[in-house]
Amino acid sequence: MDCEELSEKCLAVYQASLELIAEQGFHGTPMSQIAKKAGVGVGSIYRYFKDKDDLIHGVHAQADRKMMEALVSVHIAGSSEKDQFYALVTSLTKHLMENPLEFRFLEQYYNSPYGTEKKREKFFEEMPSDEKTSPFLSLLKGDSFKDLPLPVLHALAFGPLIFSLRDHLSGIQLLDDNLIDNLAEGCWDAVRKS
Amino acid sequence: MDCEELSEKCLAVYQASLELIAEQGFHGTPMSQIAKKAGVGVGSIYRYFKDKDDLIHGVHAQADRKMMEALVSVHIAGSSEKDQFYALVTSLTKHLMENPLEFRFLEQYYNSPYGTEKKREKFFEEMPSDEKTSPFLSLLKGDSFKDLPLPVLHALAFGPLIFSLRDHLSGIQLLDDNLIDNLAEGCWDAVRKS
DNA sequence: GGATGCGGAGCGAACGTTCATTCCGGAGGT
DNA sequence: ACCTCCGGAATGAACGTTCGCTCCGCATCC
Repeated sequence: MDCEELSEKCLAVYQASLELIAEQGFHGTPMSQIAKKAGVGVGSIYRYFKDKDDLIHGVHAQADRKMMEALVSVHIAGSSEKDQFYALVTSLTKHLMENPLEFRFLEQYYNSPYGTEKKREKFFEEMPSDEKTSPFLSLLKGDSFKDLPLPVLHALAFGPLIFSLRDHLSGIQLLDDNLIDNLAEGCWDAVRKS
Repeated sequence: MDCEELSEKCLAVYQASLELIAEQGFHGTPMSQIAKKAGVGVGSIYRYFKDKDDLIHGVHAQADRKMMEALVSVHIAGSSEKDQFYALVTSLTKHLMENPLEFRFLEQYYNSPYGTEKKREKFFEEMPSDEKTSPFLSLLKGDSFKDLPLPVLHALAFGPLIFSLRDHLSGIQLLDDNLIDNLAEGCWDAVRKS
C-alpha cells in the first residue's frame, strides 16, 4: 500500500503500472504484464499492494504528489498575483507536458469510478484539516480574482489546460512556449476581476 | 454496428450500456449485465454489434450526435457573436447537466484508449470534407475572438465547462443558472479579443 | 540452518463470444 | 377458416481464454 520508498522493486512496479495503464487503460493492462515490465514476479506485487485497486490508487497518489511538488517548487511569494498566476499555470502545463504518462493516467483515473469516489472523500476530508493545499487554491483567494466560488475559479483557470494538453498529446495542436503563454493569458482573463 | 433505429431492442441495449458504463466504467460492466438490464439475451447483442468495442463506439457516436443536435438547435444566426457564444455555452452546459450519463460516458471515452484513437482519426478525416462541424468551431472564427489556433480557443471556451460539470456531478460545487452565467462570462473573457 | 523475500506455475472465477436450439408471425395450401 | 410450414430473430448454456490472486518451493542473507 505505502511502499515506504525503500524498495526499488516497488518503484519499478509503480513505473511499469504508470506507463502501461496510461497507454492501455486500467482494464487493458493485466497484472502479469505489469510484473513482466517491472521485472518482478506477479506474486511480488502482492507483497506491496493488497490488490489491483490498491496499486492503482497508489500510482495515483504518487503522480498527484509529484504534480503538487512541481507546483510548490515554483511558487514565488514576492511577485504580483498576476505573475504568480502565470508562473503556476506555465509550470503546471510544462510539468504535464514533460510527464505525459502522468497526465494520461490522472485523466483516466479522475474520469473513472476510481477517481470520482476518491475525489469526493478527498474533498470532504481536506476541508477541515489539510492546510497545505494546492498553491493555486490559496492564490485564487486573492484580491485580483473574481468573487466566485473557488471550484469555479479553479475550473476557469485549469480547464483550458487539460483540454489543450489532450490536444497536444494527440498531436492535434502542439503546444510551444508562445502558445502556453497565450493560454495563460486566456486563463488570466477568465479569472481576473475586470 | 449501425442499428438503423428500427429495433427497440437495440435502443434498449444502447441505453443500458450508457447507464452501466457511465457508472461502472468499461471494464466494470460485463456484456451479461448489459443484456440483463436491456431485457434481452446476451447473444442478441451480437446481432447488432460485432463485439464489445463496436458497441462502445456505437454508444459514443449516439451520445456525441445527441450533443451536436442540442447545440445546433440553439444556434441563432441573427444575434451578436457574444450572444451566440453565451447561448451556446449555456445550452451545452445545461444539456450535459440534464444528461449526466452522457457526460460521464463521454469523459471516460475520450480519456481512454478508445477515445484518443477515435479523436485522431476524426480530426484528420474531418478537415477536408465535413463542413457542418460544431457550431462552436465556426463561431470561433469570427472577428470577436482572439487570433489563436482554433483548438486553443476551443480549449479556453470548453475546458472550464468540463471541469465545472465534474464538480457538479460529484457534488463539490452545484451549478445553478447564476453560476452558469458566471462561467459563460469567464469563458467569454478568456476568448474575446480585448 | 532458520528466517525472510521473491518468483511464477497454477487456481477458480469471470469474461467475451459462439452456436445449437427455441420462438414467433405470416405465407400458402387445403 | 384452419392447419402447416418456414425463415429469421432471439436465446442462454457452454466454450475457450484470460484475469486477479494464491501458494509453495527456491534463493539469499545473517
